[in-house]
Amino acid sequence: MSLKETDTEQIILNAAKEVFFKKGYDGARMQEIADEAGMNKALLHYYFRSKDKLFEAIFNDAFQRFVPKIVEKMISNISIEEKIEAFVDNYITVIMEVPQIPIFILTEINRNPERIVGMMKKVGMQPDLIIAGIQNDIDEGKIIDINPRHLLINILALCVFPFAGKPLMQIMLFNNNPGSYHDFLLERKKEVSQFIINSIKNK
Amino acid sequence: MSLKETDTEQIILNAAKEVFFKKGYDGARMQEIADEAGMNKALLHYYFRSKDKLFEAIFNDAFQRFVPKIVEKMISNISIEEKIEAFVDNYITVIMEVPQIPIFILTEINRNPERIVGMMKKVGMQPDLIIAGIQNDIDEGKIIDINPRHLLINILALCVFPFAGKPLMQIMLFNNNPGSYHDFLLERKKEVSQFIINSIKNK
DNA sequence: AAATAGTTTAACCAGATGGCAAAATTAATA
DNA sequence: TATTAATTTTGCCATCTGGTTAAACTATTT
Repeated sequence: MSLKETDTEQIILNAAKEVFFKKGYDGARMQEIADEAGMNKALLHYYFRSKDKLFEAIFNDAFQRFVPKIVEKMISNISIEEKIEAFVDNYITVIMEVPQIPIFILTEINRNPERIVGMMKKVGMQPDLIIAGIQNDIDEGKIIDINPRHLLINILALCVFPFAGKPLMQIMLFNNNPGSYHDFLLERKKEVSQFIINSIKNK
Repeated sequence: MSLKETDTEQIILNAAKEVFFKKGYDGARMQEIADEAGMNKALLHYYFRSKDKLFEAIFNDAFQRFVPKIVEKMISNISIEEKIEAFVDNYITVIMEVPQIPIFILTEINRNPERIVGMMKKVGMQPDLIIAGIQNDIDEGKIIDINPRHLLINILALCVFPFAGKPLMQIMLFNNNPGSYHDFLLERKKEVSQFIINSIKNK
């Protein structure tokens, strides 16, 4: 494999990511991806055979980033405060690097839910472990009695929603000022974990 | 206007809603909507001129349902507990009637953010009023000191996210069992308001 | 019943879209 | 350098898509 091959491949992937993120699968056009990549449309097919295959490559990568990567911390023996803080801070940080990912994943999973099943196995996500970890903290009296699934979804909701709803929130609450919204998202790292801890810690 | 006109129009709208909700604007096909409505494709154009116009009708209606309708309660003089409970319960109830709305709105707003500006005026949504109401409760010492925008987004996130992420959550946490997930969403009416109140009430 | 207006259908079109085959160009190998 | 392999471009096609037009059909009015 020559340098050029890897190079072209990467250029295509970057262009495809940009277009797929912005327009979604159905809205994306192979021609537009080719233009974005500065090359001929047929080259896309030469490297990736079809629109589907190219999309798959983008989706897989995005999905992996979307799945929280810090299960270990969630089931370790550190304090519940540290767990929450680590999870929220890490997750918001990761998403901020590619903030279009949440809405992209949510949209495409809605369009084709079957894909997830296979995807989950590949990524090796084990929500049961997190659930069990939470239950453990409850049993040990570290936090109040709460349905672990509700708590888990609450945490995810508070982290993810501001990104999924970004265009709406930015216009509604920040006069469409991107800078303000960016700062707001940074603030949330502390704000969200504080909000959660307040709610679940035993007094 | 004959009975038939209104009737056909409504049949088209229902069919269009179904298809647009499932596939989004780009994925939806006028032919598919016509099939769903059991009529000729040209009829859609006879009644709605274009795909855009038809979509607009669907989107406007969906957007109005997506915007919380209980601002009054949020700025009234009832206790903060009652406010939160009323808001959450009402909002989750409304969305459960048409649970596809959140992902649909989030997706389409991402595809075309400009639309919101005009839309907000039509619907008459005034987030500033809610913000001010929250600030008032803070000033009166009813709840802890918190950035009202964070609190507002937290509330929305906790209500909306489980619907936006439904396909993912249902598979990840409920073995793809729709009944279980439905019950789970019902539980959230109490769970979410409790979670919020726990977090913000002064001790 | 004749005329008019409203509704529905069938047939079609121009442009776009994903994809492909073969030629042209460049790189690698002998 | 000659030959083979890899990469890129050109040109094209079958299909689909939103949209239109004119004809057919139905209900209403006179």
